[in-house]
Amino acid sequence: MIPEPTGSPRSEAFAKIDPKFQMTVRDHVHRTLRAAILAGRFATGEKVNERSLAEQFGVSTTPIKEALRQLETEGLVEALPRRGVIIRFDMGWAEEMILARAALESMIAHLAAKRIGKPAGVELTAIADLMAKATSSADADSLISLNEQFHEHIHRSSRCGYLAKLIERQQFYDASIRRVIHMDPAERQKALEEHTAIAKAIVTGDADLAERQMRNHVVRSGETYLNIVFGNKKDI
Amino acid sequence: MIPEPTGSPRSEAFAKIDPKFQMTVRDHVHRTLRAAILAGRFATGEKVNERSLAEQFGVSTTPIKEALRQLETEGLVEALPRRGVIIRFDMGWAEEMILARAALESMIAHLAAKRIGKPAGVELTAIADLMAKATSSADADSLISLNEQFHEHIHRSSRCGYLAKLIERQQFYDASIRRVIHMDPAERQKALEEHTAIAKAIVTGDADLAERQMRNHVVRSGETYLNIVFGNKKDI
DNA sequence: ATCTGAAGTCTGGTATATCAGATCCCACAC
DNA sequence: GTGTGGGATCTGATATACCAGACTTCAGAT
Repeated sequence: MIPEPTGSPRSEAFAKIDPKFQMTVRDHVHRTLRAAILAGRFATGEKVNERSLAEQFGVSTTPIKEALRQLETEGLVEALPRRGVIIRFDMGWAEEMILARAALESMIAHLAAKRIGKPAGVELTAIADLMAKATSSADADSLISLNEQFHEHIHRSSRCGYLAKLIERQQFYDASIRRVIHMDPAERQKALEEHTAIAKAIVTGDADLAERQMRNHVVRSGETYLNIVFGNKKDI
Repeated sequence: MIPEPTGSPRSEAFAKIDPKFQMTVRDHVHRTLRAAILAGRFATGEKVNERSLAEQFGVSTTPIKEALRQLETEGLVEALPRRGVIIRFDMGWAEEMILARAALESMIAHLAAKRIGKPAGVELTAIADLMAKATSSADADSLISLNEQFHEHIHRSSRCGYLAKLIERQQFYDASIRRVIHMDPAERQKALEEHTAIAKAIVTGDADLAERQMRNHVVRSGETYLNIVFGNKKDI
């Protein structure tokens, strides 16, 4: 699992830490605020005060400002010059994030179907098989992890770094919500069928089919999440 | 064109300035750097130095940092904590930006076809008609402006604020490149046909058709841009 | 009572200072 | 020659200071 430098005799070598994993204050603030916004802990339109945030986090305003700039670019807050920043997230916004993710994931699935190699295809099928097992044994934790691996693997197979990054930013639910989803056996089964079909389409190189199925999967499961997070309603 | 407050007797009233139009140093830096990166004035992987940028712009590092944070979230630079930021833009990245835009614009076209009202549909048709006129008279400036209005109008008709914002960030060519494109009569004609077909599909409410046509339009015209900006090559 | 505008306050934008991780260089040991 | 490590230096991360635009309040004028 952990990559190991070659030729380190006698003693175990330690894996190099990815610089990206180092935590800075601004990243912490960014992640924390992002999670809070997506969890609905702010009302849309609500003003946030830089100094007050700085005080709450116990830091200066500099990293706060940087985090807010990131959230602004993500579209979760709006900055009015010299006036302040206001939260921009509600059910409509969440719906659109799902649509964006559907559009992008389906595009990436299309490319993955065209570009995936033989060994990666075997791996993807293997992940789908593990999902089948975890589904029948109702292993929610494994399902959450496998789900992540599944989409991850498709992203890698598509060889699209930019698109993969973009998709990450369209995620608004976390592991705890996923766990709730996987409680429902019908939902588990439905998701399994979709994942299996997507894997098959990608591995057999049917790009258009993979694209359609991925889109439907993301939209459908997204609606399930929406209902849980915001109560119910329907449109799209 | 300019909205006018009601009931201002005797003298012309001035439209309120949208606070978003106010320029701050960080916005200026952000836009300038973004344009420079997208114009290929940095090599991908190149390191940029905050102090040096601050000096070049004649400002302090604070707005520079904020602008870099925005670019980071846009995916145009990568920040390695405590090490600096490096440029991340090359032809592959540009291709993916086009694909992202294609995915998102087609999604928004789909929604616009479902949600557009009668009057907005008439307007869209009118824009398409103006495009036909501008095409036959080879009026490049009008075409550029109309093209903008066309997509703008579709965005509004879809009633998707988030998606529209997201799409804006996938734009990597500017008016000057567009002008080059519109020099070519064949390209002009092709674009007109596509725009006309998209408008028709949206106005008649054929969401799936609108989606397909928009996607093809964005990918095809994107490839034209790519060839101009990066020389030629093909894949996708 | 309503409107106007001057003064005070709040708060974001920018500049500057300081701290600490990362990198580079070179002397010194093997 | 190779490599190890101490220290100088560079530079990003954070804290702090200061400025100016925006909002609030309220006295005075009409």
